[in-house]
Amino acid sequence: MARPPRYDVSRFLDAAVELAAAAGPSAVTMAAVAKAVGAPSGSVYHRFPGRPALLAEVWLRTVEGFQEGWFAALGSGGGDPRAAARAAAVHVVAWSRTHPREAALLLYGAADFAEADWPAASAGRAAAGHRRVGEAVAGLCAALGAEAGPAADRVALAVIDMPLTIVRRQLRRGQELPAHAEELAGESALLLLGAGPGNR
Amino acid sequence: MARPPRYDVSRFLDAAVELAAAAGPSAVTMAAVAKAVGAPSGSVYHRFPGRPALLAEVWLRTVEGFQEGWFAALGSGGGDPRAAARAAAVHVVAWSRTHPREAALLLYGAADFAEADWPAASAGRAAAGHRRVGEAVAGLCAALGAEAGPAADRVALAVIDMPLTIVRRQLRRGQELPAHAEELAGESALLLLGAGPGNR
DNA sequence: GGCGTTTTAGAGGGGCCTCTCTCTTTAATT
DNA sequence: AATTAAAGAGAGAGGCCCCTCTAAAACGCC
Repeated sequence: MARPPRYDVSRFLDAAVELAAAAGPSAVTMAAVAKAVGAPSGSVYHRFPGRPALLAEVWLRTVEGFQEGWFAALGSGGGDPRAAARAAAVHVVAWSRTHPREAALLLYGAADFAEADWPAASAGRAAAGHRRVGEAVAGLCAALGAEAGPAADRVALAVIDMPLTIVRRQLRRGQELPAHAEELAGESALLLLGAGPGNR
Repeated sequence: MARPPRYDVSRFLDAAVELAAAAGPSAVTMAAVAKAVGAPSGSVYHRFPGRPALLAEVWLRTVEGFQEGWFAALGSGGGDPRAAARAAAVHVVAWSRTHPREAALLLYGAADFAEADWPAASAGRAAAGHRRVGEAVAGLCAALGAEAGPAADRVALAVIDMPLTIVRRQLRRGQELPAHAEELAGESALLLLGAGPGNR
């Protein structure tokens, strides 16, 4: 019925990830992606209505791929919220180890991927993911017995931001992560959460 | 002997900081800086030989301004390395509170400011600053009695990266920092350093 | 085989940015 | 007052990028 696509959509996104990891989101230009894939620029515009849509897709695919495993890790504690938090923190590092280029993207923010110009559908996906993470953090927060106020900051810090910080320097430079990074992330998460149940 | 400058160099750098904080380093173009100051583009090139030199100066002035107070805080412990570490971590947050736009720059890396294209003098300044920080961390490390190997990572995490992470989200969005951010940074630093003297 | 649909293919306009170049202005020195 | 050096001022070339537009190619179906 129709000509089969010569280039898969994921090939464009993969190339975009590589460009962004190597030289930042601003290096992800329509021309650069097309060149990296070996396709004419028209083919890029056939799949993405514009640069903001491409950037949104790159960001969302990466973030959602990351969150998938992160939610699984958070639910793997067997009822113990401490164990779940530790698993989530460790997962951040482990995923970064196996997906170094995509993890390098997470070190930027959605704002660096032209979030303000995203199409509505992409903005909705981002909001949904953000909401899911917020709910998970709140749930963990409640399971730990802390009041939901200032402690939510600390919980998010322990299971997301802190592990990312541990791997930040290496990811930025494209270096291998140290062997004990997972352990450090898990241990630090427990430290941050364990300093007192009603911490402030 | 000569015509006095109408625009101070710092005005160009201030404008560049504002642009970078608002829309990322890629928004710092020669044309944008000139327009923000109200000067013709030629005046920008009178002061900076090119865009990489301008970006280098923006980055280095910001980083060195930050480090100045950070070194002071680190030396203020009165001999107690724990207190010094806490003061350094608190300083990161406090400085971010008083310099939100410049702190937003630190969340990026030198690589995002075209570090690869910097003139030699700028690269040297960056290396010197980096070395000073490394020595300070190593000294703190020794004072804490830990072996210099993997613990250096953890010390750097406690007194630099972790505090920056605490303020990251708010700085990115231009929001006010929460009132207890300094406390959280200091407390977290002590937690990270206090889990055991020969930690691994 | 002709047809319709999807995709490839790439040329080209318009815009922004970097950088160069020339000319003018300004003020201290002679 | 003439000179000189620094700086202002802005036009314009060249390049890259975003995006549009037209034409051709490849496949399944009637």
